[in-house]
Amino acid sequence: MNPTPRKLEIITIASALFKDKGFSAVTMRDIAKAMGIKAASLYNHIKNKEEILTFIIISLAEEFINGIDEIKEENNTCIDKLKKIIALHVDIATRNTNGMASLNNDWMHLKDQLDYYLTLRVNYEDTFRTIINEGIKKNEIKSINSDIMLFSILSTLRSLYIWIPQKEDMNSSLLATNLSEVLLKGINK
Amino acid sequence: MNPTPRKLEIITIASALFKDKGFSAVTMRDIAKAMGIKAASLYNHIKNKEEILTFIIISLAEEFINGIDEIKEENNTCIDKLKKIIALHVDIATRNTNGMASLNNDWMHLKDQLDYYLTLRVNYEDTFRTIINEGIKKNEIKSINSDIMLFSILSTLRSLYIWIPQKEDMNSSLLATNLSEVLLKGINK
DNA sequence: GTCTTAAACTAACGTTTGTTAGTTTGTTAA
DNA sequence: TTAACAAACTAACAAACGTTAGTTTAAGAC
Repeated sequence: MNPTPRKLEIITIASALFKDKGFSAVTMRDIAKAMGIKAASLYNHIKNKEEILTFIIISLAEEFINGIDEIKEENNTCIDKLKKIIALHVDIATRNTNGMASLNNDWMHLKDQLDYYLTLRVNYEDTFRTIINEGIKKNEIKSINSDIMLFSILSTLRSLYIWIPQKEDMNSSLLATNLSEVLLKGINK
Repeated sequence: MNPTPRKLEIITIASALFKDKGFSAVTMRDIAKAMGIKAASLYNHIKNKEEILTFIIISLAEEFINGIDEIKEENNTCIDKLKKIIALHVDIATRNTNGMASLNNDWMHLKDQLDYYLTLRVNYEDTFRTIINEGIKKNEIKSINSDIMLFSILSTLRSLYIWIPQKEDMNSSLLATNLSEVLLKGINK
């Protein structure tokens, strides 16, 4: 961890390739070519292919867990907490669109850190669900199956990385506002 | 197309493997082992690895385009059309959970039929967007950016394949009803 | 009993894969 | 001028890849 600048370049370029074709379909020679060097040279900077994926995924997962842990502690309504979670996703997905693809699609190719990743994910979802359940208890949120609400919101947020590049005109805070409106209040008039 | 029973077995088993590890990480030997035969024997039934993926994806994509084309022609409110689209996704995702993973994650590995797939997808999204826009015009749907509404609903529907296996207790029609409630009317009380 | 056919097999192919070892190059510090 | 170091290189590796060719096996039809 705490990568050198050159290592970070490799990770950044690899992220872009992983986004387009997935981790398994991208070869070390692909990454090297995109860097303008030979495949063997990559190993001056990284341990192996797995390390690249691990860095991309774990650092993002930790960003999310840190973000939601902060939000849950705030003295706020549950609806406002949800709005902050939405903004958190928009923010991270905007800053690291490519990495989000690996987080969503390539986590199963982790080895050493797979269990750690899964723990982070379970914790994240549990915290999210708890906030929804509190909202139901406090009568801020409808009393529907909270798993369905969690699923619905989280699916949308996890797909942001696909849509953000197509909507470059829309700035982050406007996107977060509009998304909150749709996700929390629905589309029906 | 119109596969023999044995070919369909291969496709079904391959779908399950593709769901877990993605198309690129699954080898012909993996598929063969899951079938209880040798890799070379697969070629008595299929042309190559690509044909398996193509069948999985194209048949699903055609199911979706046929479904939405029927819904759009019906004499119905736009909200009811959206409810039918939600039920369509729940139905297909329930019947072919594994295939949906490839449709979502492995379409970029298509070769011969990639352009055809992309056409189907664009057509599907266009029809979906048109229904939303009509709903706005007829004052059934809020006047928010229709792309955001499309994105939000479609992301959730496309992720159904992940959640359905975790919620085996919930039957399809109940899931569709609850999902319609959340997606159309929101969660805020 | 022979013929046909479906579906498996063994063996091998040429490529591509991730990775290692050892070497060269260019820059900076002493 | 030389020593040290980062970062590239060439060459090669064993393993795994998708796929082909030719062969065996078992069942049903004539």
